[in-house]
Order: sequence, then structure tokens, then C-alpha cells
Amino acid sequence: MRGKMESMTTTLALADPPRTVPVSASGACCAPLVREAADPQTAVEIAHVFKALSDPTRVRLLSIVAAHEGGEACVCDLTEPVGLSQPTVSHHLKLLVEAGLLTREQRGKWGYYSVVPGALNRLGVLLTEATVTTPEH
Amino acid sequence: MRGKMESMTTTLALADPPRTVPVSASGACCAPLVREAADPQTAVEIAHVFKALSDPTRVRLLSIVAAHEGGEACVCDLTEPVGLSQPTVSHHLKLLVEAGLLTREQRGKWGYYSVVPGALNRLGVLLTEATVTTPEH
DNA sequence: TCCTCAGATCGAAGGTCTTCGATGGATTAA
DNA sequence: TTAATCCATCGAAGACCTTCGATCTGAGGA
Repeated sequence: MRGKMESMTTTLALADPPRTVPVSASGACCAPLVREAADPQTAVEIAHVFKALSDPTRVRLLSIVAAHEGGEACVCDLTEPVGLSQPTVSHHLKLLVEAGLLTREQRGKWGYYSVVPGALNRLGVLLTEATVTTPEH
Repeated sequence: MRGKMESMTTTLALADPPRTVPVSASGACCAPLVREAADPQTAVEIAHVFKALSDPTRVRLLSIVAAHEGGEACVCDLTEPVGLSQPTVSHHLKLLVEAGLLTREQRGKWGYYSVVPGALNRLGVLLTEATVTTPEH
């Protein structure tokens, strides 16, 4: 029992556009998750993204990448701060990419990871009973 | 290897107060998680809360409880919608309580679960590069 | 008091995750 | 061409999770 969903690249629309997000478009009071019972499919998608953030190492990796100069970092920048082997770091980064939170770009022999713009915002909005306005970056 | 943290009741200040939350108090641009590299201890606490939301069943339970009339529900209200046994539902609810997302109150022979006010908001703020204002509820 | 019901806890089974060392493909430098 | 570097993938070991049926506890009612 329990469905597999290996190497699924999230379908929750976590990638890109809106910089100003009016939540509660319908005038309802609450965060999406709290306003009405989530259907099973939505729950699976939401859980998939949160699972990516359910490990301390991945939280740190995301945070380190975001705070790194240029907003990007290669694996070689990351193994030492988290104190884990290169294959393990690679593995965690892959999960973050699959969750739609990071992107990877190959440049020469380095692969650079960076945070998908707006992805965290959109996750936040799911949780927040609020109107969220993104300021200048 | 890997630290245990069984039955830890989260230390991330997820419970209660502020209804209006100015993020970026320091004038910095970004969400806490993205502004600077999270230290290991903080990462553990954050991951603990996200782990509670990393299972589709728990996402649904939280959502169902929140959307239930009166904002509360007992186990008996929940087994049927999620289609799992009573011990399993109890187990998931316990994890949500330990993560600081739900509270449990015993009244007569029923135990009522409800969402901790503001807990989701505070989680959202962690992720959101934004100023969040909570409207009337 | 004794019974019934809500639900927490226990113990076990099976699956999933995290981690590693070893390996292999790609790209640049010599 | 050869060598070196970056890092993804593989396979295995062990820890951890989800789920269940069985059981135990505690509150109310007969």
C-alpha cells in the first residue's frame, strides 16, 4: 500500500511568475490549506514539497545556496559547510530540484544550483492567512 | 549516526501572539530562510515542523480539522475521511501536536484537535520574502 | 459496580530514507 | 592524448516511518 512517486517533478505550481500575490481572492478569510479540506491529490503534491524541507540538511542546503554570493552555489561549495560526502549532498540537491525549489545549471565543469524565484513565496502563501506583497528585491 | 529527537515538542516559536508580522525587521530583503545560511540547530527545528507536513495524510488531517465546523474535530470525525485505522490517525495527530501545529483538548470522552492559532502563519513567514498582514478572521 | 465507548499506546511487518564508498561520464588543462 | 576535476549515479547498510491488529486506559452511563 501507499503510492509510489519517485522522481516526480512537482506539479504544484511552484515555479515562477507572480510577484504580487493577493491571497484570499475570493474574499475568504484563510490560507488555502485551512479554508477547506484539501483533496487527496492536492495533499500529495503539498506533502511532496514539504518532504523536501523535512530534512535538516536540505533546509541548510537551500538556505546556504540562497545566501551564497550570486544566489547560486556548486556542490563543491556545499559539502564542507554541511559536513557530508559529495554523493550525499548531490542526492539532497536532487530532491530539492525535484520539489521545484532549486534549479541546476551546468556551466563548464561546474553545476550551479540556485533557488527557483518565487517558489518559497508560493509555498508560504499556502500556509498564510494573509495578503502577501512582495517588496523590491 | 544521526541524532534522535523522538517526542520532541518543537522549540521553533510557532505558538500564538503576533497578528501583524513585519518581516525584514532589519530592512533586509528576504525571507529568514533565504536571507542568511541557517545554523544547524535552527535547521533541525524547521525541518521538524516541515516533517510533520511531509505526509499527505497529515496534510489532509490538518486541513480537515481546520475546515471542520468550530475549527475542531475528534479522531472519530477523521478516520473515515482519510480511510485509515484509528491507531494510525491517532499517531499522525500526535505528530502534528508535537510539531506545534495542532492542540488537543479532552472534553468528556472525546478528544478535540484544533489548529494552533498563528502556527501556520509563522511557518509561512519563514518562507516568504514579504510583509505579511493578517486580516480580520 | 460493571459495561461501553473514545482513543492512546504497543509490537510487528514492510517500505522508505539517509548515508557512504566505488564508479562512470563530461569537461577542461597539460 | 592523457590526466585531472566536478559531480551524478549505483548498490548496500542501517536507521526511520507508516500502517495495522491487539491491548490498555479513562470517562460516562446503566
